[in-house]
Amino acid sequence: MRYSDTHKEETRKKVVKAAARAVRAKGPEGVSVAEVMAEAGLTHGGFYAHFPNKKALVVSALEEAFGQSARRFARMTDGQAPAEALATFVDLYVTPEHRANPEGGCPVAGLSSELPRQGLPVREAYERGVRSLVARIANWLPADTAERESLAASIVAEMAGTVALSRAISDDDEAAQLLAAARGRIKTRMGIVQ
Amino acid sequence: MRYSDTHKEETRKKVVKAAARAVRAKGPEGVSVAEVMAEAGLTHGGFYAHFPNKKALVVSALEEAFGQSARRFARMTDGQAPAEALATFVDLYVTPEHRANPEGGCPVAGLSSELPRQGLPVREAYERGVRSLVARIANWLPADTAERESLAASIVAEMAGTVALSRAISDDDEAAQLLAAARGRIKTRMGIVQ
DNA sequence: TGTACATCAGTGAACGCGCGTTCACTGATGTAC
DNA sequence: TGTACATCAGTGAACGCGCGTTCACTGATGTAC
Repeated sequence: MRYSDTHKEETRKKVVKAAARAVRAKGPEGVSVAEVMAEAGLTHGGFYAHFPNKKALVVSALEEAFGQSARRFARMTDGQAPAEALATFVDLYVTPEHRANPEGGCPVAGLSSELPRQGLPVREAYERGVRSLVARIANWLPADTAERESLAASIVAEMAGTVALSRAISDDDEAAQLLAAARGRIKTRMGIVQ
Repeated sequence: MRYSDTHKEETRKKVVKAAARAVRAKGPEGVSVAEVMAEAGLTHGGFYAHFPNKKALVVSALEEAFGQSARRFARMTDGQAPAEALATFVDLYVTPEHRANPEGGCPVAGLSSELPRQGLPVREAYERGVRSLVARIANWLPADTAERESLAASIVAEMAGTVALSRAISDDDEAAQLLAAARGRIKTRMGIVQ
């Protein structure tokens, strides 16, 4: 073999990482195969040595994006008590930084309206990601919380909805205010003393 | 003139109404000019007698869609006291019907993630729509509510976020449960006794 | 050690297709005389 | 009243472009002898 054993797998990972950013930045329909390949330092023709079609790339990109978020939040909340972890999560998620950085952010905040219109495999990947995010939040809520799972879903909906809405507000200061107020409200709802 | 004075304006309205549905159903990038014109009973060539380009159609479609929602909710809450109107609004918005019917629903629930990526005129039309929706909710909140406007924005974010999230859940019953639980929580937050 | 061959990730031209947009034309009806 | 002309909303062929996908080819390197 003229390349190392891991060479192809490394290339694939590079492509998936580029796709994970591009899909969040432009949506599944706004990204082109050629653009993602160029971002990974390759030409478009080689794409089909790694993926059967563009859909498959979008599926992998979504898994990568949800995985990145999960790992990042796991790192940031490592060793924290549940209530503290929840507060950390909210303080990282509902922020001007997240608003300004969809390509590195949560797919729910960045793609929620268009993903339900995608083909089945893409929708399934998205649903898996949403469920794992909701489950993570649910695990941080006190065990005796009534309707723990549905409260977690409700919190995800509010956080993602708030970030998405803040992107509709063109004024940065106004958006920042909205996000700050929402952070306070969400933490109150979760029973976290400010 | 071989057509009535109002003929052209009526045609334009037909096109805009078709576009308002199509844009919500498929997103601004998912709709084609030819498709909207066909929906209005015309061929694509005539489009440019009514609009300078596709962007302008999307702007009009958004205004129409927000207008439809506003009129519909005004009708349903006509004569109700503020608290009652708020409850009516939530009970119409956070529902399986809204989840199943994006083409006739709220643009915030259906387009929130992709509209911030559109060109300036489209974003501006969207922002105007969002602001008028938030203002309507704010007016229904008690006058002495702290941060009335930002609470209203927060409520819109949660309602739209919840409907968007429910569209990611493929199981109808599970989605309906999530929506019902969210309705309860939102009304509680707004201070409406159940 | 040196040479011929095999491998295969990646290249880039080419394809068919759908899209937004343009434009010469149509044809129903009103107006001028 | 009848006929020639003007109007203009709408038609449909054609355009250039970008996209997803295909495929014959390249060229660096490992293997066989």
